[in-house]
Amino acid sequence: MSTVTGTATQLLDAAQLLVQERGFNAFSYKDLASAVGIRTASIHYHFQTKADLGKALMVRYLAQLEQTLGEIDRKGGKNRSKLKKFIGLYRATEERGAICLCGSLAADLKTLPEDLQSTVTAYLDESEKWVTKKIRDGVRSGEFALGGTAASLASTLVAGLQGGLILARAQSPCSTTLDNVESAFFGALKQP
Amino acid sequence: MSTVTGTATQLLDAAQLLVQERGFNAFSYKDLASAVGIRTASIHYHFQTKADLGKALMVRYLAQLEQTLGEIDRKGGKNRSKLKKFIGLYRATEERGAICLCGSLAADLKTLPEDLQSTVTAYLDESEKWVTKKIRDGVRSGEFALGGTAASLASTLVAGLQGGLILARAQSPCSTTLDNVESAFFGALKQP
DNA sequence: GTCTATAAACTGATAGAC
DNA sequence: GTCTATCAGTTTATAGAC
Repeated sequence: MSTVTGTATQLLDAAQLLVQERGFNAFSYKDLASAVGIRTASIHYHFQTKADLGKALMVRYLAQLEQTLGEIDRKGGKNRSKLKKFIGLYRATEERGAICLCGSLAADLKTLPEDLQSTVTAYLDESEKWVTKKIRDGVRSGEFALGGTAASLASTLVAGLQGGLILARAQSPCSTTLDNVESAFFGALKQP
Repeated sequence: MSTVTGTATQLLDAAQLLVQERGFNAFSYKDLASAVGIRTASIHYHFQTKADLGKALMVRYLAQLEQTLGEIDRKGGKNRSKLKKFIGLYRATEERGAICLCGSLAADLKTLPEDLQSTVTAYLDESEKWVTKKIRDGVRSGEFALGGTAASLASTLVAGLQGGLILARAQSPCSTTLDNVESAFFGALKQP
């Protein structure tokens, strides 16, 4: 029954937390080792370099996104409620006082190895593509009426959510930014 | 005539560039020293600790914001054009391939000394307060008609701009996110 | 797979000469 | 104000025993 989580997974989990809370350049193998309860040298057995760890982190994060979006799609419902579920993913991150792994890496982008940078790009593209499709489907089915283009609205939403998460931690005392981003988004999707 | 820029100012200029391009935890006194052409020990004469440097950076950045917003106000014109000038500040940053100093620090927030954190908060509050006022003034003068509240729209705009800057660098090959954020914003400010 | 031990480089920071 | 010299601590990473 109880599958003991492998060390590699434990390392990824702890590293993801550290990146989302502190940033890729603000945590060390020492931090990670003490979080998991092994020595720094042992981390290198699983991830030879820190760049490899970062890559593995984003590969897993992207796969999780694809799975989650697939589940939202399979469960059906209105496009509006699918989009609300998407926004809910960011809300959950905010409640943890964290920012998106991808947003954190995007802020440090120029310090990252190139193949890690491209994974960040892929995550953002995937998100926007999915949101764009939901908007278009909603327009086609008569659920929404559009002011601008679907792609433009989608990119605005993703930027607002990522920026909202990053700013939320800095705002006093508790932020309603994600709420505002959400209502502005649905405000732009007027009922036809 | 020609005021030779003091070393402290040169250090602030170079450090600001480094933070906006790489992040606060991703540059060292060594980087900074070689950028300005002095030795690392000399930096400590001007800024005893890296935290002091960060604080000075944000204090100056905040003062510049206040000055710039003051100039926009003094020059007069419609609230719409004032808001466009505000958005233009972010556009200029994007063109340099940089992100906002404050956005960069916000992403690393939890790793910063507390009095630096509070300056980040102050910058964001100041920005939102100013935008909120322009929206309200525009509503009062009949320039805009509002869907949501002014404060909510302002917070959405700032989040979209900050997020837009951070994501712009990661998006292929060149991003129109700031354009999208802008048109979504003015779309919410319908003509009455 | 995890350990100890160690390397080589870098970190922010200090002391003191000039 | 800037330098040289140096510090103690940290960083990522490797070699090799268990």
